[in-house]
Amino acid sequence: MTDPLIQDPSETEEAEAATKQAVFNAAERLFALHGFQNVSVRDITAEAGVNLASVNYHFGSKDALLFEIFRRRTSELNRERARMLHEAAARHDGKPPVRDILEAYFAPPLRWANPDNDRRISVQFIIRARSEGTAEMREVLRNDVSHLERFAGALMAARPDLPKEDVYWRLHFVLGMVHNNRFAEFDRLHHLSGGLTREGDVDALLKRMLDFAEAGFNA
Amino acid sequence: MTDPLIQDPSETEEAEAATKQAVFNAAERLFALHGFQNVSVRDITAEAGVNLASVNYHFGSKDALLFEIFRRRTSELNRERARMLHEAAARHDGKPPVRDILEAYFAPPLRWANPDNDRRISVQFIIRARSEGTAEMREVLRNDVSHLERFAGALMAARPDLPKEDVYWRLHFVLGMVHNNRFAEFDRLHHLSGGLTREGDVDALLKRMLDFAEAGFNA
DNA sequence: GCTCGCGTCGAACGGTCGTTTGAACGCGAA
DNA sequence: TTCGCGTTCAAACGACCGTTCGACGCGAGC
Repeated sequence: MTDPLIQDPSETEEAEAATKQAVFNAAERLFALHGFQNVSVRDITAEAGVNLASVNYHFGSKDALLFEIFRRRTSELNRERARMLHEAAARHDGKPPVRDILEAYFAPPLRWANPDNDRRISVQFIIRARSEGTAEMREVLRNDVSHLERFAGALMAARPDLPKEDVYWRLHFVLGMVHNNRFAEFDRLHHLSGGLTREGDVDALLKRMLDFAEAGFNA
Repeated sequence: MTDPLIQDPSETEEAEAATKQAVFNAAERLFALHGFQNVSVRDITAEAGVNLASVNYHFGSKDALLFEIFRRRTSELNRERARMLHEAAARHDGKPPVRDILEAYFAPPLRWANPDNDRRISVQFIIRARSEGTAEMREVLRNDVSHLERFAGALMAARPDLPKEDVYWRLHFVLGMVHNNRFAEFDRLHHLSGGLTREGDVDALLKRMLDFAEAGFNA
């Protein structure tokens, strides 16, 4: 913001104290790996190599820290989805086909989850937040449907013949496919198939998901 | 087991102490409603109207109580699924079509979740266990894939032309549709659609899910 | 040079947790 | 009636939790 040499990719916020960043990163990592309730403030500060009181000093409370990570990551993810949807619309005169809409929703979290992507841990965090998050976080998830409305609207434009009710239900099923992409489920699938399924290739997985979802949506 | 007049529908176990049953029911209810970590032993025993020490006396520990509920409910659910799959096979000379196989997997938890079904709370418990459960429970989920193998095998028989790899992946997507059927997601969908979607009619929801899943699987 | 404010530090506080203890209780069998 | 055993009870234990406190270091500004 002041010094253009600082290539801080974080939000629009000013450069933060190194301690605050260390706490943020350590907390996101530990929460993603072990769950919210299983990680104590002492665990976080130990991992970050900072003093115990840092969490409360910089974030107010453990819950507030959690919420800030959650808010930032979901914001980033939804912005990327919106950008892809916008690009798909630009490619198709404002009316992208179903498959392109679904891809805009599927692709960002899949690419983030790539093993060589440092955002992999963020995806795991968001997934955990969906089920283990505090009441405040679930409230946000429940009420902030604006980004979903964009996708629902695009789907209705792509299939104006389909009753809106059907669009919503099928969108719900599509969301389920995405939310189920936890690492534990991949492990289970890998175990079930005797090693036949490999999740390494993100593009191949994306194609599989799109094939399934597109056919399901157009059933 | 001894007296045929006892119509105890529980497992194969003998009639248990009323206290143990009360603890079991209260724990399942509270865990399903508020999550595992957010419910204390004191909450459970207070809800059940029994002494604090009852949990440790009858179940050994809080985790063991959790695990016993989990084990019993998943066992019941998978047994019902297996029964439906078996009936579908009997109806089709041992080779049921894709739709009937999927129905055997979808229908039991949906019927349990019916508002007038007292097993509704059990479904909620199982769903929570999938994401919030202890390492031991997740280990069971990961390793006990025998019931999934039945469904994978049936699907391969129904679509012998499909590479096994594809069958596993599409089964994975199908599972995602089921696991996403939490009440919070229904609320969100209801909110998003402006009240257009109503989950009251289980049979209608089952038909919607089958339409989507069948088309996706046969993509 | 002094002060002020920000960040960090060790230490502690109050509370809740799961679990354990040992005594009391209920009740059928000897 | 007494014994034995399974169950229930009130009470406490030790551990861990999130949070707060007061002191301290230190660079910037008057």
